[in-house]
Amino acid sequence: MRLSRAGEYAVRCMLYLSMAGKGVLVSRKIVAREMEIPEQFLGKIAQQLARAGFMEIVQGAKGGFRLMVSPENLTLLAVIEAVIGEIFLNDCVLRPESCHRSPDCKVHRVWADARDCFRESLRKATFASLTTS
Amino acid sequence: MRLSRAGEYAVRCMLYLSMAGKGVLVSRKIVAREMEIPEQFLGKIAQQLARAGFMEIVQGAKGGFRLMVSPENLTLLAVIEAVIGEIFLNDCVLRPESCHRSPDCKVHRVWADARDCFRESLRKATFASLTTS
DNA sequence: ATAAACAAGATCGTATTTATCCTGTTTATA
DNA sequence: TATAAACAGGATAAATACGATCTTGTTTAT
Ligand code: SF4
Ligand code: SF4
Repeated sequence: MRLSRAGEYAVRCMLYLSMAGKGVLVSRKIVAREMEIPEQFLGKIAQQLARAGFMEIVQGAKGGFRLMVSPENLTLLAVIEAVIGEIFLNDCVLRPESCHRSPDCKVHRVWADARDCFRESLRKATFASLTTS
Repeated sequence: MRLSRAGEYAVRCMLYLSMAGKGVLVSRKIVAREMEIPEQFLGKIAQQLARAGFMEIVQGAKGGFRLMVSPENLTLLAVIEAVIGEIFLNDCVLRPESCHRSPDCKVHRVWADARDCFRESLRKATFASLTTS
């Protein structure tokens, strides 16, 4: 039960962009080198982050990435779920019909609570708080 | 980011044994059929649960599984970590040396907090509370 | 026109997960 | 004590997920 590499890379990428500042253009190559992320792989991850509206990708010579939101409004939860999907822990939490026991299963609720508590921890962490020393 | 099948099966198995009662012998075949777990796979999972001390496996004709602890003292966290290993979410939480940024990385602490909160939710759920209607 | 830089789909290798097979051992009981 | 029920445990296989890269194409500054 662990975060994927892609999730960790996404966080690092957004950390770099947050430190550079909102709206500042940084080339993919720089982000990849500084944050030690395989550049092509970063390309894939960036597309998801861009689709989620957190960054903009600028094509062409002198292209790169640009943070589109304020670090104060960007949470760890949002970034992570943008790349690894919604955190649900157990199938039955998201799709109760996946298990015929779900109507009277008490484990169900524990998963939901654990998931909520977990997600709340990640939601409280903004990139503004993560980049200030 | 989801629990594995094995983890879910382990929970179901212990749920059944808890309902049967501490010390009561139930055959593997019955548990597998009632809880809809592939019987051979359950065999593997049971070995881990037995190694953790939660159940005893009785060989021979009329053999089976037997709950060795009181459902009040058995938590969801213990059962799950017995089969899927300790929950740590991100490598650097368990092994800070896996990332040279860890000394001054603030994301680090968020992961640790989220993990603690998550594990605490699972620790609070005992099988006694899960099996009483 | 050229070269820098990103897009996007295909692909590949590896690790993990899930499940089963097979041979052997244990044990109740007939 | 022979037999069959029942679990052990190693090997193996299939499916899936993950991490990463390749290739071709498009965009854009100069
Ligand atoms: S048994 Fe309960 S926890 Fe497990 S999948 Fe079904 S509803 Fe969910
Ligand atoms: S950058 Fe921070 S959160 Fe990511 S692996 Fe390194 S120490 Fe952990």
